[in-house]
Amino acid sequence: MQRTQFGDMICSIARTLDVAGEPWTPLILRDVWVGFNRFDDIQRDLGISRKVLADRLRTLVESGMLVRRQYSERPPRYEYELTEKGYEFCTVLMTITAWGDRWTAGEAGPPVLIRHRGCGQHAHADVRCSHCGEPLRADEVDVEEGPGQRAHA
Amino acid sequence: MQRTQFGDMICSIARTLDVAGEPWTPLILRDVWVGFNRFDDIQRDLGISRKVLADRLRTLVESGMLVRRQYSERPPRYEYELTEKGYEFCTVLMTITAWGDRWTAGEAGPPVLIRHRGCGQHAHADVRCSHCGEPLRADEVDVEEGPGQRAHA
DNA sequence: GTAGCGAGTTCCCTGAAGCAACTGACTACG
DNA sequence: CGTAGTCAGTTGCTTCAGGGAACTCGCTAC
Repeated sequence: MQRTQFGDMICSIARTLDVAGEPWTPLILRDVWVGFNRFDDIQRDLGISRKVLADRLRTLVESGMLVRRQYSERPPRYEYELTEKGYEFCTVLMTITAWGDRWTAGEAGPPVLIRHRGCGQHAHADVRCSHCGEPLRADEVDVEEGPGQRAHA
Repeated sequence: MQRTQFGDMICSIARTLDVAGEPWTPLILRDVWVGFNRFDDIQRDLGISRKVLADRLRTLVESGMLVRRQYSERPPRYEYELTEKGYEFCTVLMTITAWGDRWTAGEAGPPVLIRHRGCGQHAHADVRCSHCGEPLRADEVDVEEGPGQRAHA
């Protein structure tokens, strides 16, 4: 994304943007998630420059979001898969999708639907308080200093 | 973020990135959320270039994430506040925070803690299936074509 | 009348993104 | 055998957005 490196900030949002916030990166992860695992597939789907795609895939592998797996020896061919870290990031993508469906989709409705295999129904991401289970609204929380902050003070 | 405009893609993630995915934008929204409402406060907190900050604030107001409110008439002074749309986006920021706390915070622990006023406890964002309430994992969902896709086909 | 603040704007410079063409290892077709 | 095609990138050129610092404008305080 950025000239300024966000990774050094004492902020989990900034540090997350450092590994997944560069331009195109969230869309690349989405593509790998939904089954575009190969270079040319992703390139064609997104219309991204090949140079930038090669760059992003490299840093995503370096930061442990993806693994590069050889699926053919002759000729050597590679594909990309989500790691556990990458899969968990996709829950963020699902909340982004839920927000986008609500605020940007308009009359036409959501471009994609998510079906939860657990219950078999169409669903969207619902963000809740990990303690009481009620919906978590940004205007109903207080932000306090945590241990990771003090360690640096 | 980007040369390429994501807003035209038929994808809620891309459309969300179009309004909130440019470099610095998520951090600016976080700042406004936690109480940095004024230009110089945000600029000092983030160390962002004043030009880019002015730019981002303008587009955030245009896209309805923030409102620019005059809090002094003489001299004219303004501050920024989240709209409903902007507040709801902060739930995305909370899931990003939860992911970053888990995968990037390391030994020191999370830089900030979130206290849910509803139950009074420290909490993090928990993403669940809107239908059955179970945790929503990216590897346990199927992605299907939605109405917004077909409308464009 | 000088200093200072808040909210920006203007300027120049560098570096990242876009685009197109090229490479290299191989397979398939006629 | 020669040509075309696939896949996974790399290279080179150009342009435009971000970084940084200085400047502006309206006003207040000393």
